[in-house]
Amino acid sequence: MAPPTETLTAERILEATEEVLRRHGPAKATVVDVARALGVSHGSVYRHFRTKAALREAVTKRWLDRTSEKLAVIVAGDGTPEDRLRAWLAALFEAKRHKAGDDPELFATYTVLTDESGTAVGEHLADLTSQLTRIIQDGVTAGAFTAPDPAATARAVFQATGRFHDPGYAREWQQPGVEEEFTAVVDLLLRGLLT
Amino acid sequence: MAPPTETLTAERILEATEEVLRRHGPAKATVVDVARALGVSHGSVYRHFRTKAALREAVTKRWLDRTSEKLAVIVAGDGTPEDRLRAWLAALFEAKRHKAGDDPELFATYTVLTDESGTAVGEHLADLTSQLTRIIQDGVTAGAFTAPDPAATARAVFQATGRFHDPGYAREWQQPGVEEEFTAVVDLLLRGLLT
DNA sequence: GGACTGACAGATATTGAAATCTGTCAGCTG
DNA sequence: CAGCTGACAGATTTCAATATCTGTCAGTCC
Repeated sequence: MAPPTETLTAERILEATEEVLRRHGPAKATVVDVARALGVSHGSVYRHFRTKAALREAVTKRWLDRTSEKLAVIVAGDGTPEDRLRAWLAALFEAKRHKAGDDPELFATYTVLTDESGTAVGEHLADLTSQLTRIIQDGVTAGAFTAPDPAATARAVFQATGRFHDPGYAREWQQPGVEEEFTAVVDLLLRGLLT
Repeated sequence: MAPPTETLTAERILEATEEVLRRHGPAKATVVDVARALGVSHGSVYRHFRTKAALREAVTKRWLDRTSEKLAVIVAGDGTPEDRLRAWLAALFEAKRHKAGDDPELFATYTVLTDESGTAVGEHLADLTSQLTRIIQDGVTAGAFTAPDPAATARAVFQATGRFHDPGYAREWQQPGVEEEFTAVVDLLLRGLLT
């Protein structure tokens, strides 16, 4: 299928794995399938990834990092802390909701992957709350927010909005009225945050 | 096993079903098992419940209603709205956490039941948010809370605290630091609610 | 000699036949 | 005759055999 003459890199294997996962789903995607898609033997794949689990986790990490990077742009933006906080939460919700609604099967695939991923998800969540902490810290410094412990507050905000980013709730993101519910929660949290 | 001479009532069937579920788990609990525990034929069970699903849902409803009733006592209590809101949320969290930690298998069983239950869970959630609405409405009337739409605010509070009552998060309720996280979220929400 | 292959052992998944379960109902029983 | 039984058909689950996959490694090929 793919040009078998290029050198085999971790990157090419990850791309092929994404494609195989997209086609076959998480239950039926095998290392043999990935190798076949690349025109190599499956032994070669094991030269770059110690186990199938490690390969899947690397794919997961790439996928999660793409979201982190988009959100980092908002953190570094130049609006007021309130604006950036609202924009950040809305962007996170919108990104997830779009993925879940646009291609439910692929989203389900990645939900399975994140569930089995040991550390990748934990690191991703730590990364996101650290971004949130930055925004809240900025707000405190500017005198717009009250938060004795910005990191703890960031965790609280992240957890309180869980219903709008946790994949477990994906089914409800398509129902009418979610927008309003999201706004209600964010408004309530911001009222608690603003001085 | 059970006295086969008493008259067969829906209530006795529900008790036997709970016991069978506790013993065998949700996957292996059959209507035949329930009938055997009662010393009757399985046809008799179908005289009181149209289907196995209806029987399971009735058991689920009973279980959920027990929680609702405990919380209703707090709603009707005589503390300040803030105290009652804090107590209500803490009681909900504590009840769930206790059940999940005390007998994880039974909790897993009921998690499966609630997942398959069509309307019982929806009604339970509606009941809980209606209790919350009552407390918040009281707070608004007393001038302690600001909430243009108490019902919408109740939903927001309920959803924002989902991590501390949604069974999907049960695993994390046992980890150290959850208490603090719960307090952080509730404090933030109350700051947003108080005038 | 560094990258790759392919045969292999043990682990995991698939399959289809046999067993069990659900829901019905004609008939028994007290 | 109201409540219960147990045999039954179709649906679902179990189980064991069969097939496939994972991870290794001695050997091949530039």
